Amino acid sequence: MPEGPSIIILKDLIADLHLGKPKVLEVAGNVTTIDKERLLHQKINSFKSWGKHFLICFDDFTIRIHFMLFGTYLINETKKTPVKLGLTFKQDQINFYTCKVDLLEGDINDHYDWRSDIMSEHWDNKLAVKKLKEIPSSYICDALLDQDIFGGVGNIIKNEVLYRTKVHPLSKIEDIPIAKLKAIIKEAQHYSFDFLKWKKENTLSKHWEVYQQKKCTKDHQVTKKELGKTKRQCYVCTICQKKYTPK
DNA sequence: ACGTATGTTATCCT
DNA sequence: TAGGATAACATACG
Repeated sequence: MPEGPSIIILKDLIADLHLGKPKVLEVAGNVTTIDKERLLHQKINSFKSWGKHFLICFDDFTIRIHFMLFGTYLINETKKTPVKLGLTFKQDQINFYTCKVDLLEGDINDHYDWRSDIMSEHWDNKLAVKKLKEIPSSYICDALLDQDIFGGVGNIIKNEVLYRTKVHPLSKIEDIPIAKLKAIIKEAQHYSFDFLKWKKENTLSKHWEVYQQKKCTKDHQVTKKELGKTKRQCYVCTICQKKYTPK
């Protein structure tokens, strides 16, 4: 569920319901982080997303859903797991499970910079370059997971982007040529949209070139190891992927 | 059947 | 005190 493109899929599914600006007729769920009364009988203006966050925008506040690692949702269905937050409209119902729910006060635009959402039409390559230059000693594998820079990028995207741009995860930003850095940023956005397309087709895993692979596309051995400050799984072809080091 | 994992954060420890 | 390690969440997949 988690990475940015998966949130777009949810947003698209809700758009397909043609809800317009629906009024919340019932609020269910065992959520403890928000006051459910706040939503009852209120009108939803829009459903948005930022990175891995799904946003339900009301007049004066926004409900933020984060699915973390295990979160799921069902539209016009329920399951046995206790629902965390369930919203019922005139015709339809959306149920969220195992997720983190928060309420953001005021205008949603005051909470988010849409330029750093990898799936946004406002995504800004130059801003990403600027932010990367501010953390020169970070490893690129950590930087790609930094939600303040690459909102929506997760571990799959990270691994595939580094393989496709032929960069070793333990290259430090200051050692990567600027042209290569820009290529990584561009590919992060490009691969995220491929991810979206393939996920919709149910063929995402077929297109993995390094993530959870034993051999890369050139039939080289792929190693799997927790690398960087974030200690997330990195799948690396040490033949195809270059580790940039100080001159 | 079991081990692993698309994520983040609070808390405990050094 | 800054940082790192750990646990927690609950489910699907191979």
